[in-house]
Amino acid sequence: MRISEASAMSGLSVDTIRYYEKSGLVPAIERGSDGLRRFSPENIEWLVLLYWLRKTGMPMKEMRRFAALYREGEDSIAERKAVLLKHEERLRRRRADLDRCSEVLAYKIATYRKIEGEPS
Amino acid sequence: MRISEASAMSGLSVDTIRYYEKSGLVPAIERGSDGLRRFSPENIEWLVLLYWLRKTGMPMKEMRRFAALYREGEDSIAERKAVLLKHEERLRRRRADLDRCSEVLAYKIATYRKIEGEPS
DNA sequence: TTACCCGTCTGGAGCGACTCCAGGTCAAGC
DNA sequence: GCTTGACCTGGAGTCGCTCCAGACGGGTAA
Repeated sequence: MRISEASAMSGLSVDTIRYYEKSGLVPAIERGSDGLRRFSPENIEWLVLLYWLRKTGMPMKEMRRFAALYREGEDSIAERKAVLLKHEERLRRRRADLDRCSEVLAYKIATYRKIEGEPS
Repeated sequence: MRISEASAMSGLSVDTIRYYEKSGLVPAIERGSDGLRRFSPENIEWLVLLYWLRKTGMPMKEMRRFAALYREGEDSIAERKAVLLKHEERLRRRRADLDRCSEVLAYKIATYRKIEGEPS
């Protein structure tokens, strides 16, 4: 599978995939005899995971660490699990932020409605 | 109130507040005779709102537009409300992303637990 | 009174995470 | 054989901060 399809499947842009490879987040993709990248199903699965981690706020630095563990193989399973558990904690905090922001918005919007209801 | 206190109250860093002023997100803060910024309670309320909008993913460009409307006064209430309603929609999408990511993590973590349960 | 902090100021450099672009290669279709 | 389109690389540009150097001014302490 080539890079445009990998992009469509993972949600990452073509540029981002190349950038992630350069940055060591993706374990060097194989090349065909034409010099083009060929993505395996495991590559895709990995990209999808990166997509979600990144989209929900995991910093690149932590993703690089996670990628390094992945390259180490099964010995690093416990540490990888720890990274994901930590990210779950981050998701909880983000949900709390969204909820708090919703409250702030609800208050502001209510204020606006009041002003509209009683125009000066 | 001076900038460090404004920072403590709003959650924005001192640098970020100055940056927001430079970028036109904050309606030029008054200065004391010493040349230092003096923040009014309304300034603080505004910064708090910016803090939450930014923290939950509103782009600067949209915040600049929102700030411009704010400077126009009461005539822009309807448009400002529209901006906030649009942001509520963004919050919903972000919650959906967090939920989807939680699913992906749960699946991955379960896989890891299985591998740990049956070490090679 | 002089010395030294402290918090503030400005302008500008640096950074993380992309995003876009110029210029080049190659395979396939007309 | 020529164009088109997907891909390649290296590097510049962008957004949203963050940090830093160098200067100023007020308050305390020796």
